[in-house]
Amino acid sequence: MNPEALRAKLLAWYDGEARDLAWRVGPTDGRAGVRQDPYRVWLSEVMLQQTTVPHATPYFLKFTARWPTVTALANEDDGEVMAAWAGLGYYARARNLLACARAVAKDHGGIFPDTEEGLRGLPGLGPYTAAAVAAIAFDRATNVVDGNVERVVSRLFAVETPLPDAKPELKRLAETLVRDDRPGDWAQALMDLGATICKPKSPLCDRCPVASACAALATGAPETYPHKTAKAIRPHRHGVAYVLTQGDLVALVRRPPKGLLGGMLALPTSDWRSAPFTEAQAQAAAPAPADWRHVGEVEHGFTHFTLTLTLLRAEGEADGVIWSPRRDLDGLPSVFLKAARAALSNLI
DNA sequence: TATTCGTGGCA
DNA sequence: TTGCCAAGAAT
Repeated sequence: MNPEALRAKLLAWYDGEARDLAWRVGPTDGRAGVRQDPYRVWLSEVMLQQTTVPHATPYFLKFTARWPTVTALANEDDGEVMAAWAGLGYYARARNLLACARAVAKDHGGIFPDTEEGLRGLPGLGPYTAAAVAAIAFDRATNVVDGNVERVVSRLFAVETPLPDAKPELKRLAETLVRDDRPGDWAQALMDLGATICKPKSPLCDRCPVASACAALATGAPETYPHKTAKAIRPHRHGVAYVLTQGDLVALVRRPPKGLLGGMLALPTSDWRSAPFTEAQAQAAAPAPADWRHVGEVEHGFTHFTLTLTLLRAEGEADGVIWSPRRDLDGLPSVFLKAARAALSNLI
């Protein structure tokens, strides 16, 4: 199948089967003058980085209701935005989100740059997001390559090189399918196909509009594409989290601005290391002298390690902490929300 | 170039 | 239960 026929089939499929997403106007980009709001496109794309649609959707609705424009977001306090992002993960995205909003407000008069190159210069907009916003919001014929596109293209062309080595090759192949016609729809059609039909595990090839053009399907084992190199095992780390209360108030700290969970509110913790903590070590690392009681453990999986947090609880005073009511704990990253709930529950 | 950076759902 | 995985970017 030639590229033009493939494009026609996939775009026709998208016209009828496009997903109804909170941030999506519809399969009308670049046609009939319908243009999506760059702010909403940008916000959704950042939230969707390594994040599923069901997880991102309520956050997108919350953010757009509270901050309808990029200027409104730019004028908000850091802590409010970080708390609103809590639970969505990859918190550098939230820091870059604010930095980007403020750059747009200050350096661009509140208007997003309308080219891939211009967008690429903003914080948090890498190769994928800059290309996606340029295509979807500004009708630019960019090469939008995410994990979906890599999978779809690797199957269409039966690319044998394993990821991540195959990335440059996949990007070149994707480029051969980009045209000036409906670039935003094309990008989203590829991603929708990857998300709903050309899925990682059990692709629904019998429903695929371009199955007849798929070299991987012709091999008889389309699900084995893209090939991948073996992953390293995830190490295990141990730490102690301290739940210090004064009645309804819980002692929190603001984590350093960079690194893991950077800039987020958190429970005070020990350092996290490979060796478990002895009772004495856990007591010694406490943020304040108190009658610390061992109240349990919680497990939490991060991207590149798993963590066992020993939970110590006490009632008492401490310096340099942020006293926060229990009802505000939803502004914490999930690992600390999980730990605080476990320590404060009556089930332990 | 290789690592670092979350979370929740699912097979 | 465990590993895999989702619209990647920054360093």
